[in-house]
Amino acid sequence: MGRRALKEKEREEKKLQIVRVACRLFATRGYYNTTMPEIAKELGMSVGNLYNYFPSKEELAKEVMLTASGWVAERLKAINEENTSTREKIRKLVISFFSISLKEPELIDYFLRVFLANREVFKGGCEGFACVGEVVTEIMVLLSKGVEKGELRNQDFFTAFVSIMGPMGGIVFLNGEGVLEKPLEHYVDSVSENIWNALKA
Amino acid sequence: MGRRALKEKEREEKKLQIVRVACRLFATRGYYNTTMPEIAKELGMSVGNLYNYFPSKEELAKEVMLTASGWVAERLKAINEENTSTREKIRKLVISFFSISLKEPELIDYFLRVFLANREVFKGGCEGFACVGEVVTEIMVLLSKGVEKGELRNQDFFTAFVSIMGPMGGIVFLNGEGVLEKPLEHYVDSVSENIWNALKA
Amino acid sequence: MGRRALKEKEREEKKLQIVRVACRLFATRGYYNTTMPEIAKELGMSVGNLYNYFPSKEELAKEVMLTASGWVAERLKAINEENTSTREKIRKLVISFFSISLKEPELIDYFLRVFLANREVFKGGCEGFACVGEVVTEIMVLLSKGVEKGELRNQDFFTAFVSIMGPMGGIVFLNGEGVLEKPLEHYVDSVSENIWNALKA
Amino acid sequence: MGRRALKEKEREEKKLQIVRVACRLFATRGYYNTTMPEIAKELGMSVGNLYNYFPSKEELAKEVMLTASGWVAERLKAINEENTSTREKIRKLVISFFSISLKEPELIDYFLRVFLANREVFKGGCEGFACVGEVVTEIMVLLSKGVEKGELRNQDFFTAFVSIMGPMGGIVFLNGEGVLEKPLEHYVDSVSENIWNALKA
DNA sequence: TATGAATGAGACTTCATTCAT
DNA sequence: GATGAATGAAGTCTCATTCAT
Repeated sequence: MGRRALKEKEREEKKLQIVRVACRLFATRGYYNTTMPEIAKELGMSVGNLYNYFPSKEELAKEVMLTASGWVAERLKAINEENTSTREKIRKLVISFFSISLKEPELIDYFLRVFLANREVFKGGCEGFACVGEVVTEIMVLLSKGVEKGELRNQDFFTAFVSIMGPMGGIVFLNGEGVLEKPLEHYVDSVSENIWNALKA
Repeated sequence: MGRRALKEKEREEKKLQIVRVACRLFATRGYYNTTMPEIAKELGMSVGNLYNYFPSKEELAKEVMLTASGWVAERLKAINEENTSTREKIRKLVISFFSISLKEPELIDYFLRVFLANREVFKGGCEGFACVGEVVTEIMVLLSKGVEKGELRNQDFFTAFVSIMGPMGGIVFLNGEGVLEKPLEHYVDSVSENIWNALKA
Repeated sequence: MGRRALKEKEREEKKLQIVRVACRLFATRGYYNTTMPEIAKELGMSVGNLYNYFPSKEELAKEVMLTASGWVAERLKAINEENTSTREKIRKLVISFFSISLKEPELIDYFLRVFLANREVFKGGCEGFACVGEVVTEIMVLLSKGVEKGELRNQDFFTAFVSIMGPMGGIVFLNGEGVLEKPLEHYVDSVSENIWNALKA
Repeated sequence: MGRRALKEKEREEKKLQIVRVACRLFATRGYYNTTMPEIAKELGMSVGNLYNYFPSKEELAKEVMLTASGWVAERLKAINEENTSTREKIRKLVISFFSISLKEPELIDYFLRVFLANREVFKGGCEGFACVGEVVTEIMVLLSKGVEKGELRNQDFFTAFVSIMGPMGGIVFLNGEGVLEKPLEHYVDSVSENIWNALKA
């Protein structure tokens, strides 16, 4: 690897590091309650240097969404590639989603509390599915394979999509709010069964 | 009605007016992008006077959530009181929810974009279901009546709750984002069928 | 005068006060070396309040130019209204210009060091003669009356304009730079004679 | 030429290249709106290296003025050395000045918009005529030769100086502002005639 | 020489809230 | 109750300059 390529790689590494910290802070405190100096401080770098990597707070937030979406999509892809029934895949999807929400809550929270909420920030490059395309694609694959195998009804994609993400996201949100009576894991069976019932052929 | 009560009534009337405008602005521009002077200007009143009615921006936001929740709950209550099957009630619920989202989008958007998003604002009086209790209660009634009549499975409340609100909220959000291929009304059947399938006995 | 009109007047008074201070500071230290907090401090008011009167530093600079141009134009107008020869008027013009430059140097310096120099600031509303129109108009009157009376050659306005303002502005600038060997007043005769010779019939 | 001298020459070459680019950028965008990184980028070199040639932005600006003044002085010198009447020399001076302003506007603009405007930058080495001495000298020569030949009045140098530079600079400025009604060349005759009239014996 | 990441002080601007009238 | 000028802390972003490589 040439000197040039090495530097480029180091730069990407640093950007990733910034994205990770920003994701956590944004998700925890909210977009407008997280300041650039705070992010810089947490990273042990200066504000000025932070701006050498991302031209604005908004751009940083967009990059975070893009990257976080990729991380989540990876897990989903692994599930899609397994050789099991769609019913089982849905169960695994719920387990995986809950597990992310417990171990890396910033990924889900970033989506729920930053991306879904502060739409104005994501104008200009992140509208609609633009920055979460990878996750959407995996859900799409899950659904179309299920239909192909005759296990799922052939229905409108968007309806199916919200019938999966809605309940999962909802229960994770309620868990974050502390209103659930039992630990999140307890809801794996009931939520995945409801999703399955909603979609099955 | 005495002079005292009359004044009290006028005051309540004015507060309601403020809440309505604040709900719309908060829902449209987001909590942090709406300033108190803007709200005052939209109302044709001074900032100082605005503070005579609400002690802080946060308190205003909480009151908005409480009031908006009441408005939505009213519609749901009407549905609950109808004498039809649970399946039909679910359909009516979806229709009603979509209709609110189209005619008074600020009610739903306030929930999605302000309440769900800026949790820090609602600390101290609006945690969990505290400010949306009326809506939650109506969903509870819908579910328990359905179970009573043997039309719905007897399952965990929270799971059932997100199986209803998740898909409805999700599709409305996507509609707001402009990613749906067809008008919102088109999704009434598919969404309500999915919800019904998820919950039915 | 009604309460409303009174307040309006007070507000205009305050704006004028701000303009005066800003003119002096901008002219002395330069546009980019004068900060809004400095202006506010000099005025004994808060930055925030300063922004209640002018929406941005640029707008403030434009308003200063407009106002300062008016002040200078007033003096020129008085000269134009006198009943003397054009030669004498030119002499008075030079005297008046020098006198302003000595007693209220910020007026001339603002023009020389802020307006002529930082063109980017005055884009959007102050291009060309837009903010100094009053001064230009008075020069125009001086010239056309002189031509009418047969005392001045009938020549291109722009050429005549720079033949007046160029030497006057130049000598005042050099005086500010401290390179002149004698006090400014000493140059009244020579400068006005040169201008007269340049323009006379 | 020894290795040492060669290196020295290369270094001077590079400095000149930097000065040219800096002159253009400063003149176009203004001193405070041109950043050192921008200059470096335009030159295809790194900021760090730029600082190997000039110790600070201010020093660079001063060197630019010195160099640009030399370039302009060269043209004037050629005129001074011609064997024509002073009247003709003044005409040639105007033509030359206008021509520079059209073909290399950065030279004149640098003077008008950077040097005249941002006096604080040129403190410490460039006060008064210190960095434009060469141009001043040529004007001086033009004037004293004219007096010697009996073609010009023997008058105060500073007055004569501004009677030449003022109108020329003024019309070029107006041209840059886009307020002139005709192309710059059109003003050669009228401006040089006015200057001549102002100075002639 | 050459690179460009890193620094950090400081600029402009915003806005929830107060308070004299 | 009603007004809106006033406050000042805090936020985003810039940029001349340095320094390890």
